[in-house]
Amino acid sequence: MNRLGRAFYERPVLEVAPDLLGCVLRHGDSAGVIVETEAYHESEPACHAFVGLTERTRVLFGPPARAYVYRSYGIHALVNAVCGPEGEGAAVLIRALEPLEGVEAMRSRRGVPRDVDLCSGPGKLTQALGIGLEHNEIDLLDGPLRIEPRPDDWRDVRWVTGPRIGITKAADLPWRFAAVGAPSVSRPWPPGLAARAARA
DNA sequence: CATGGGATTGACT
DNA sequence: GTCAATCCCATGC
Repeated sequence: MNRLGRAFYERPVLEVAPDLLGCVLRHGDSAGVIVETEAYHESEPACHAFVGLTERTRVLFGPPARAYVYRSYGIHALVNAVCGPEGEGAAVLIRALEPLEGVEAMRSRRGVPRDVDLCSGPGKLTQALGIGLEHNEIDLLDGPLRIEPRPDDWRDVRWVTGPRIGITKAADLPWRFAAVGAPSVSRPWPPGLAARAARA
């Protein structure tokens, strides 16, 4: 089967983030199409790697294509794909999926019935797929947790950009990327984005 | 060693 | 719209 290679992730994070839209995040028998991402880079203060190399950020500065999973607000696990060459701290946060396979297992883990509520947020999708902190630093190329290339239906996905969600630092950077027309986007788009999406 | 702040979610007014 | 839950980790004393 066709797969993404290390080189795919070893590029600037602002190229990888939109290219991941339409790709499939899979854990075990559950999988979903990535429809929303955000880019983070050590050069801006919203990125965890901004503080430099620490025990927590070590994975961000490591080889590309590994998972960076961390706990947010003491409650949720959020999953990122490490990007850029080794030594550069950058990653793409996976913010939302369209459920694709193993939907019953997702419903069971999430405890909600509607498909649109299963993976429409970064904390929701990790719960739906059973992703936890134990997956931090594992390789995303062909392990149990992996990202696969775009299915045929998503080969030419359209996307829009906008400001990142839920951050207080560098909130002006338009480093959020969302697939046009995907129901499972985590938050409504700002008016400007919605207008661009309608025209797209 | 104590403290403060989150890349969020779900429940409630 | 507001707000609490809950814990890891970076920072500062």
